Amino acid sequence: MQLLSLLADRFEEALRGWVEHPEEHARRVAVARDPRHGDYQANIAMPLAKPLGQPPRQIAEQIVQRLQVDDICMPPEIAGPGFINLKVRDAFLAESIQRMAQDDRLLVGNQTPRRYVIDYSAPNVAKPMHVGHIRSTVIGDSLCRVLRFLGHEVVSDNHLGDWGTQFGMIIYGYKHFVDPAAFEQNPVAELSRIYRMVQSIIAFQSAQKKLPAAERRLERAARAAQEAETAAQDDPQVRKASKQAAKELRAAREEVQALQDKVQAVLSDPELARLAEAHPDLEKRVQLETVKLHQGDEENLGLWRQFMPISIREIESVYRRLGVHFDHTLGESFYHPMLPQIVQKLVDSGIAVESDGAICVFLEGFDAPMIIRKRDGAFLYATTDLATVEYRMQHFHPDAILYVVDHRQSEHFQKLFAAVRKMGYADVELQHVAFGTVLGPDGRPFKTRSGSVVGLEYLLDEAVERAYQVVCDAERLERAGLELSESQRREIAEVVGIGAIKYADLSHNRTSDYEFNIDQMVQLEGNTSTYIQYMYARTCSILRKSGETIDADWIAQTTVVLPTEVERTMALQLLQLEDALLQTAQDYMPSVLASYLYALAKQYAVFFDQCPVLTAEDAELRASRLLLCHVVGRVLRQGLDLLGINVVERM
RNA sequence: GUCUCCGUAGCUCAACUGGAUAGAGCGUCGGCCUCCGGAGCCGAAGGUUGUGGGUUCGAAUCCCGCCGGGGAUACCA
Repeated sequence: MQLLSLLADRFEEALRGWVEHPEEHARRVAVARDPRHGDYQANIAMPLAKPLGQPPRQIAEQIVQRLQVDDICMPPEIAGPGFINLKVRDAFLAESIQRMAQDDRLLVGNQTPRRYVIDYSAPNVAKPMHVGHIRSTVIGDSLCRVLRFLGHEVVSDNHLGDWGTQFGMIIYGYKHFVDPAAFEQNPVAELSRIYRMVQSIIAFQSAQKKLPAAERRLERAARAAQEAETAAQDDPQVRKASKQAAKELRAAREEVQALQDKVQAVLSDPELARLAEAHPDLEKRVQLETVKLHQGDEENLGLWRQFMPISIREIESVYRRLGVHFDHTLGESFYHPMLPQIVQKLVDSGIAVESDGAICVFLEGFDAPMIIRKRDGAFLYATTDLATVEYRMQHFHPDAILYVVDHRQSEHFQKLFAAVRKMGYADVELQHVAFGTVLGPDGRPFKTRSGSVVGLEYLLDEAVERAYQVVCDAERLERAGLELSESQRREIAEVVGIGAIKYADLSHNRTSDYEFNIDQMVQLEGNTSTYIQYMYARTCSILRKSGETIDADWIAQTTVVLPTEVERTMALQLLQLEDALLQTAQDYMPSVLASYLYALAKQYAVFFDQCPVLTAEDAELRASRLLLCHVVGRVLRQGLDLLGINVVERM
C-alpha cells in the first residue's frame, strides 16, 4: 500500500485548478518526523505563500477545505507556520492490515515493468576474492531482489575480470614456478600461491627501481618542511605552504616505507629472492604472456581454458554460500572478439579520433579523453565497457543498466555514459550505483595490493563461528528453552553469520565509506540482522504456542483492533512497506529497506513487551494480536529476503 | 593544478532530498525477570551539525570563503 502517494494524490486533486504544477507541490507530503504531529505532514502551504500572495496559514486552511481525505484520515490540523498534519483513522489502519494479511504480496503492488540489466560483483578471476568484493555483490544482489519483487524484469550479469594481466601472471608463474604435485592435489591453492608469488616479485622489482627517487623526494620534502617550519608563520600563505609541506613529507615517508616493505618482503625469503633475481623485469615478461594470450597463442589459451573453470568453481562456492545468483556471467573475455569492431565503428562515425597514436573519444567537460585503443594497439577496459553496452542493448533491450561499482570509478562511468549517448543510445537509463570505499580498521582505504588481504571465505567462516558462539551459547539456549541438534545449531550460525556480514554492509548508506571492522560487524546486538532475525523467530514462537493455524479462513474471521498506541504505530509501519520498497528502488538504496526493517523489529519488541498476546483479556484481542504477529513475521521475513538474508524459525 | 566526495553525540552511522525541539545503535549511568523466549524493555547523561558569511518564513541539507580528510585525473582495471 502506497500511503504516501495515496495522500499526495489527494493533495494534488485539492490543488488542481488553483495553483500551477499541483503535482510538484503535492509531492511535499512526508511521514511526520515527530509522532506528536500526527502520522503524515504536508509542507505544501509555505512555499505557496509567495506565488499566491497570501499568508501560509491562510493557504493551509484553504487546502484543508478543498482536501478530501475523510475516508483515510481524521480531520487535518494546521500547525506552526502552515504545516498540515494528518492522522490516519484507526478503522482504516485495521481494515488495511486485515487486507494485508490476506494478500500474498503484503499489499505491495506490481509496478509498470521495466527491464533492468544489473552489473555487479565482477571479481577478477584468478585473484582470491577479498573483502572489497562484498559491497558490490551484496548491494547488487539486493537491488535485483527488490526490483524483481516490485514487478520489474531484471537481468543480472557478472562482468568477470577474466582476461586481464592477472592471467599473464599465473600463466608465467605456472610455466616457471609451479609445483606439479601441489597443483595436482589442490589447483586452487597452488594457483593462488603462484599468483601471490609473481605479484610480490613484480612489486619488489618495481619498488627497487622506484626507491632511490622516492628517497630523494623524501629528503627534499624533509628539507622543505624544515624550511617552512622556520618561516614566518603569521602570513596565511606561508602557513598554508607549510601545512602542504608537512603533508607532502608525510606522504613521502609513507611511500618510502611501503616500497621498503615490498623489497623486504622478498629479501626476507631466500627462495623468493633467488627467483626475483632469476626473473628480472618480470612485469614485462608477464605482459608478454598476456599479449600472447590476447593474440590467440595456443599454449596460453590452453592454459587459460584450464585455469578458468578452476577459478570459477572457487568463486561460485562463495556465491552459493552467499545465496547470490547471476543470470549471465559474461566476462571481459566474452567481449574480446568484438573490440576491433567497436573501435572501427566509433572511428567510422567520427566519434573517436586518433591522438598521439591512440584512438580516443574526446568528451565535452573532460580534460582527458577516453582512450579506447592504446598506441601499441591494445584495448582497454573502456573499450570492453563500450562493447558490453552495445551487446546488452542488442540482446537484452534494457530500459536501464545499473553498474554497482566503487565510487572511485565515477569519472570513468561519466565518460562511458557520455560516449554511449554519442553512439546514439538516448533512452536507456544509465546509472553508476556507486558505493563508498571499503576502509580498513585503520580507517584508510582498503588496498587490494597491500600485503595482508583478508580473504572473503576466511571472513565468512569467522562471522559464522562468532555467530555460533553467541547464538548457540549453552546458557542462552537453556534459558530460552531451545533444544537444538548440532546440525540445527550449525545451520542457525550460518544464517546468522552470513546475514550479519551482509546487513552490516547493506544498512550503511551506500554512498558513504564503510569501515570494515570484523569485530563490530559480528556484534550480535543493536542494529544488526541478528536482532531482526531474532524478532522474526519470536513471531514464529508465539504463533506456534498459540495453537492456531493461521490460514485464509482464520484471517477472514479475525477482526483487527488497535486499542493501544503501540499497536496502532506498528500497524502504520506495516502499511509503509511498499513506500520503503519504492524508495529503495528509486534511490537504489538497500539501506532504506534495512532501516525500515530495523524500526519495525524494534516496534515489535515494544509491542511484545507491552501487549500480552496469548494471555490477552479477551478472544477478540488475542486473535487480533496474533494476526499482527503473523503479519510482522511475514514482513520481516520478506524484507530480509529482499536484502538477501535468510531467517530461521528458532534461534 | 583541475574535477569530485566527505566532515553530525566519546565511537559507528541516520535524518524521507529545504521543514517543527537533529535521531538510532554501541559504550557509560540508573531502573525492570514467580511476567507469551531479557539477544529484550523503560529512563538519564551526551550536539554551536568542522568554521565564517550569504540566500528565505525555515539550512545539517542550497551558494561563497576558510580549515581538515578521502578519491579521480591519456594509454592499469
